[in-house]
Amino acid sequence: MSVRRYDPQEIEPRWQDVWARERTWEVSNPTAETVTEASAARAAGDSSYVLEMLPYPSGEPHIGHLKNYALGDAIAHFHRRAGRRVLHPMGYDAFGLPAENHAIRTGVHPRASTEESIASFQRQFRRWGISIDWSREFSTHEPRYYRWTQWIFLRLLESGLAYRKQAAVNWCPFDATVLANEQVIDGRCERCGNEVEVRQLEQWFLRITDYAQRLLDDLETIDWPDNVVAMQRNWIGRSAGAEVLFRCEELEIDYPVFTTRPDTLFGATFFVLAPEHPDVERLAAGTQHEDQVREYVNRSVHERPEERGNVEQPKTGVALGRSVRNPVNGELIPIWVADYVLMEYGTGAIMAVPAHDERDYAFAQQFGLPIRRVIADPDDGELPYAGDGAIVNSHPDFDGLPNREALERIVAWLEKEGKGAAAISYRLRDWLISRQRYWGCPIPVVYCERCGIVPVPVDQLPVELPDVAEYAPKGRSPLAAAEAWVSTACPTCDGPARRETDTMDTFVDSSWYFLRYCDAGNDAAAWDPDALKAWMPVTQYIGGVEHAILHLMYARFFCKALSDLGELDVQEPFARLFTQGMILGPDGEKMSKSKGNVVSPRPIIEQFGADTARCATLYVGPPDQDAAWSDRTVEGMHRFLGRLWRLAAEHADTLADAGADEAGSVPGPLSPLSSSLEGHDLRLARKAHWAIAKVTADMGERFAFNTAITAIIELTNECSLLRADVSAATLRFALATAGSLLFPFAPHCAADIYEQLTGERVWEQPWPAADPALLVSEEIEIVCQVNGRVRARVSAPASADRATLVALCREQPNVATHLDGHEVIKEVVVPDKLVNIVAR
RNA sequence: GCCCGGGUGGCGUAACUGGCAACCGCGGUCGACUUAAAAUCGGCUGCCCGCAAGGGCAUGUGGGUUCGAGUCCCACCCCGGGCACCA
Repeated sequence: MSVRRYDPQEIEPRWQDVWARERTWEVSNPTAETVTEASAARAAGDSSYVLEMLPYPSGEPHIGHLKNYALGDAIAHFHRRAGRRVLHPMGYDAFGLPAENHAIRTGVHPRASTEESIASFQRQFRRWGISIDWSREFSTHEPRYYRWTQWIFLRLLESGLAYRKQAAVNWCPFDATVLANEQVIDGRCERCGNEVEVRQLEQWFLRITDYAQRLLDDLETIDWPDNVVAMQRNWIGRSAGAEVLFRCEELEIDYPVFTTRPDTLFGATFFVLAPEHPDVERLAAGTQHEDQVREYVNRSVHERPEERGNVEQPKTGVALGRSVRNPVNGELIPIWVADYVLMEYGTGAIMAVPAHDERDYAFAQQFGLPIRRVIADPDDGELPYAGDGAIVNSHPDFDGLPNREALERIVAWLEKEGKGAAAISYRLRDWLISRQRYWGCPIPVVYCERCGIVPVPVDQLPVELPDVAEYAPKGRSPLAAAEAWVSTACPTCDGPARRETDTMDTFVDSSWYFLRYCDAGNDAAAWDPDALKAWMPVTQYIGGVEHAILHLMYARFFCKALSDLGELDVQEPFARLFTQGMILGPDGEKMSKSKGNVVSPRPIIEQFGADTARCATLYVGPPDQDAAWSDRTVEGMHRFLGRLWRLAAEHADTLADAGADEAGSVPGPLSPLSSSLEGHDLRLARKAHWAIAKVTADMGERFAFNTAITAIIELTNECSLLRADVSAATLRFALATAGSLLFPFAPHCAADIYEQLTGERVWEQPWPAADPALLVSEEIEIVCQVNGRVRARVSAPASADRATLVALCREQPNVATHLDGHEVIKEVVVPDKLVNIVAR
């Protein structure tokens, strides 16, 4: 019998062929007759939808993809082995800037380069052995898909959730397109890092702000990491307060302001408008401040957003020469224009209460404006004071009241007088989806001279993206140059019309792809509602925390909006979310080409195999934490898989030889272990059952794949140690158990091991169950402490009583030594764990 | 400034509701096999004192609670992430 070698390059393709040939991971949708059954199964948790975030195909998948899909695949396999039907699909987020920028440089059509990347991703995913239902695969750039992206847009347009408006928008001069708020990080373009400018443009928006409260409330209903929930809360930024009207009598206009502190209304000593406020010019007209105001507004509107947003800078502003009347006390207070007031938030105007607001205080100091305290500080601290306290200097009706109580009464009074009302304000803005770029989903509307904005009728979808010769954007989409495409007939009046040339933000494409997987082959509709009933919501979603706000907020919004439109019945797309940590370069830094620390999975797989690479990404540390990559980890994993595989192969050979001698066949399936085991057999069987319990808990309750793998290694080590001292049946059971537990992480290696030992296919076996009787042993090591310090260890029978344990402990020579000459005050006994003798 | 994470050997990490700090892996080292190397297998490996038995010190820092704290409480330091003139 020759010693066999663990050869992943032979093993892995062999099993991949089996899975591909037999379409092992494909699942069917319910038929009309079984749909009720399917949604019942869904509700009972008998089916499961495991999904990793849609990859953007660019070049080759990197190590972060490997970790993402290794994680998701382990979960998918675990769910399947637990007896569930599992939907685990794959697709590609194919529209986007990198392919287009590549086209600008090289002239290669983005479709060509993208499809090449997709082919490379497909090859890699197959080579990794990820258990994907390939029958549902699609890419968002295919007309067959984006036809339905356009259909969703039209549904939103119809219902008023998509609209066009002129607004100050973020413009990235490098990418030559506008960006959503979410895509601007510290005043810079999320993609290219260039500073964005503010431009006044007419653009398409989606009314996500209508859903602010529901997006906030429903965070309670989903099982997501705390930090992601916190980030979404933060982003939505709900504030409760009141809207209060301040009247400018000279112009007879009421200006509403939003405030969270109507209890401080009596302390308002001036009033501030944002420089962009539409009435600034009108208000200043004819006053002596007119020129000064115009100059200030001009300056701040053109100031870089980064500069303007700098809190450290001294505040700037100019008086307008007009005043408004404070509705609660009739005082006239001056109007100022200052850039610390933002047009985008609230009403673009504020009442300033310098005594109780840090920013107003700084401004009042800067310009010598009056400061009036209206809330008493219980600690007599300095102004500004933002805390609670009793009302002072306000009005006899309110003075002396706790401010929170006064707040409610003041709001009630405002409502009664028609001068204000309770109000909620959100930081969230509407989602700007127009992009002046080529490689995206065309927005399906035309502009008709006679009819205005006309949606393209659904039966004319898709509006296909035409080919163009020149990709470089020039402030408008390159599509504008495709004259033959742009020029069209109005669907309503048949007169001359021009197509919208902006394309959609690619986040629109990825806001509904998880719905399409449920019914990917449907060409009559985006989905059949029955198909969604069978699978949605996604049971477990897995991806990077970088999408905490963007993608995850948009997808939630889509589900709510489409539910309201009656297209589906899912309020939350992702019931459970897991955000994986990043894999950092060997230097502990974020991987980047410029740092030269990028690790590619391909050479690792070529050298060690996919199983090793997958396990290595899971073993480096807790999967939700960042971890530095190390070649050593890979080698260690490879050694482990090789060791287990060889142990199994050698043992299988032994069994085969024995079988040939005796019965001429290999042994049948595993028989349950009898309770008559003893000695090393018992010890090894216990270890196997311990490992089953450990791996099951680590996978089901938390995603501790690192400790799950540790448990399998321990079991393997025990097999190796005891292999000569146990019966063939026990060893076979232990090795097969190791293989069975390993399957979600290293499916090829595990399938091979299991087949050699049992002749069975491991993925067709139920997940093993630990025998509780084998999880407890009758002899337990008890720790003997004196004053909390370990002085000895002693073996004791399980469930021994207190007196026995104390006596046993005091017998220990080293315990006795430490007790000598001391008075015992107390004996603490933790059954089956320790005895602590407290002495003085 | 506010909100999340995190800080444990030479390194990555482990430790369930307070109960043996360091499982597992890496690295190191000694040994076996080999002409030799690789691969593989086995021993040792937190630091200090000690020939040993054993003892002391150790989970970012300082306090506290407790028979007992990596774990709980208070104050602080450092690192990473998010938000930030949001009224």
